[in-house]
Amino acid sequence: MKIATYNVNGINGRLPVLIKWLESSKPDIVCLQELKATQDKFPIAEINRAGYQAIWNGQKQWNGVAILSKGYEMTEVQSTLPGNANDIQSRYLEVIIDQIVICCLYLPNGNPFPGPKFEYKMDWIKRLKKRSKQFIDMDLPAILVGDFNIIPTENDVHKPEKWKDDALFQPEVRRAYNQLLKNGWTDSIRTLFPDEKIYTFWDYLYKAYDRNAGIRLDHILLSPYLKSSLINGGVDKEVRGWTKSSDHAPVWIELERNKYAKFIK
Amino acid sequence: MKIATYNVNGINGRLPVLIKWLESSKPDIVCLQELKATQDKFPIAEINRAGYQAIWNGQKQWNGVAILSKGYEMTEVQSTLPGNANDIQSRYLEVIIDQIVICCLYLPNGNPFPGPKFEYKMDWIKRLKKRSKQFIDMDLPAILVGDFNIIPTENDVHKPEKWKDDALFQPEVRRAYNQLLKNGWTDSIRTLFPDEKIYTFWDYLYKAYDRNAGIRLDHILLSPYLKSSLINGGVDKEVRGWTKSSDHAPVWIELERNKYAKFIK
DNA sequence: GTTCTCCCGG
DNA sequence: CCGGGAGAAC
Repeated sequence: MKIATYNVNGINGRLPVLIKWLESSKPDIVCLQELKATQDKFPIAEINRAGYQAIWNGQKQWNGVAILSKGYEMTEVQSTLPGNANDIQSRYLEVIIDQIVICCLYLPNGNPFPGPKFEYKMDWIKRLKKRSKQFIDMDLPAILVGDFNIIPTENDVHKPEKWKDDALFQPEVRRAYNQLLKNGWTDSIRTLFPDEKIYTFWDYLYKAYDRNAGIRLDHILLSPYLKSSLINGGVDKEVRGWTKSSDHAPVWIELERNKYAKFIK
Repeated sequence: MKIATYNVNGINGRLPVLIKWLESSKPDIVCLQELKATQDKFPIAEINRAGYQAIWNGQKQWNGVAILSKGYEMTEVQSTLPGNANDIQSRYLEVIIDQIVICCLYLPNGNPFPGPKFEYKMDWIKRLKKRSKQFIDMDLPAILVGDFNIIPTENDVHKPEKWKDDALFQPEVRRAYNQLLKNGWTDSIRTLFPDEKIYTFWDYLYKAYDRNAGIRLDHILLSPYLKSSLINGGVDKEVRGWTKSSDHAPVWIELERNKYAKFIK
C-alpha cells in the first residue's frame, strides 16, 4: 500500500500537476494540504476521473486538507483536531482506511516568531501530541501524514544558520517533534535514509530548487504497529521542477499489507 | 498589404492566442488595443519571435496601444491624440508605414452614460475629428484603425433596444461617427459588406458569443486616397471562440499596394 | 466572465 | 515567487 503526502499550494491552480503526478506515482492513499479552496470549489470531478475518491475539508482562502483513496473505502472520523473548539482553521482530517487510522495534517507555519501565530502553532502541536498519544496507548495502527511545518534536525535543512529565527526551526518545535518520536512514532523517511540530506520544500524565491536550498517539512509518522511494515519510501523531487509546481514535493512510503494485517486481528 | 486591428484585452494574458492568430492570419500591420501592461511589460521578445517589430504605448492598469509590423519600416509620429495635454491615458499611436499614416486608436468606452466618462469620450471624439480632418485636408493616405467603442448603426448590433442607454450607442456618438464618414472616411468593412450583420465584440457574460449577441466596435477607416485600394476585408470571428480569447475578434482589410502608390508620387 | 492591481500568507 | 481574494473596469 502506497501512501503519500503533498502540499499542493492551491488545488485548483495545481490540478494539472496533481493529476500528472497521481498518474505517474500511482499512490493508493494521498493526503493533500493547502487546498486553498472552499468546500464547494474542490475539483472532485477531476479527482474522480483520475480514479480517486476523496474526503476533504475546505476553507475559503487558506488551509484546507483532503484525503484521496484509490480503491480503498474511507470512513471519516474527525475533521478537526480535538482540544480547541475555537480553532476554525481547516488543518486536520482523520479517516480509517483498511483498518488504519490516517491523520492528514497541515500544522501551522507559526511565523513570525515570536508572536501569537507561533503560540497557535505550539498549542496545535500540544493537541496533536495528545491526540496521537491516544493512538499509541490504544495500540492502533495509525499514521500521521502531512506538512508538519517542522524542520526536525540540522540534517533536514540546506543552511541551518539561515533558519535559526524561523518558526519552522525553533528548538521548542523540534523538541516537540522529538517527543512524538519518543512516544513511539517512526519518521519513515529518516528511518529509510538515516543520514541523507532530504528535502521536501524549496522556496519559490531565489531559485531555491535549482540551488537545492531546501528543507524537510513533510513527514509520514508510523505508530509502533506499523513500523515493521515499512518497505520503501522517498520524495518525488522531480515534481518540484515541473512547470506550475507547488513549492513542496510529494513524499511517499510503501507499507507491506500482510505485515500489519496480522497485528490488527 | 493586410492591415488588422485587435483589442486583445491584456496582451500578456492573451499572448498564446495573439501569436496563434498572427501565425494563421499573417497580417502585415496590426493595431492592438487594451494592452493592460506597462511600457516595460510589453512582450517584445515573443512578438519579435513571431516575426514582427513593434511600437507601443503602455500604461499601468488599463488602456495601452501598439502597432506591429512585419517587414515594413515604421516611424512614430504621435503617441498622444493632440488637443488635451491633460489626457494621460494611452489610447493613441500614430505612425507612418510605407508612406501611409496609420492611427491606432482605443476610443474611450464612455460608460456610464451620462457622466464625466461620457464627456471624456465626446471630447476624445472631437479631438479625433480634428486630427483626422487634417489628414483629409492634406490629401494624405491615412487609416484610422482600432476599437472605436462606437456601434455605428442598428445593423451593427444584435438587439439595438438593449443598448439605447449605453454610451456605445448614443445618438450623438453615432452622429460623430457619421460625420467622420461625411468628412471623407470610408468604413472598410461596411463598404465591403453593406447589409450583413457583422460583429467584432461579444461580451464574456451570458454566452454572448454562442448566441451571436454581438456588436461592431472595431473599425478600419480609409482616407479618400485609399478608398479605391480596398480589395478585401473581414472579421476573424473564429478567434473569439478560442480558449482564453479576448472579448473582441480581429478585424482586417487588404489594400492593393499599387493602387495607392501612384497617388503618393 | 475575464482582465489587471494590490494585498495577504507562505 | 506563487497561490487566492477583493475590487474596479469593461
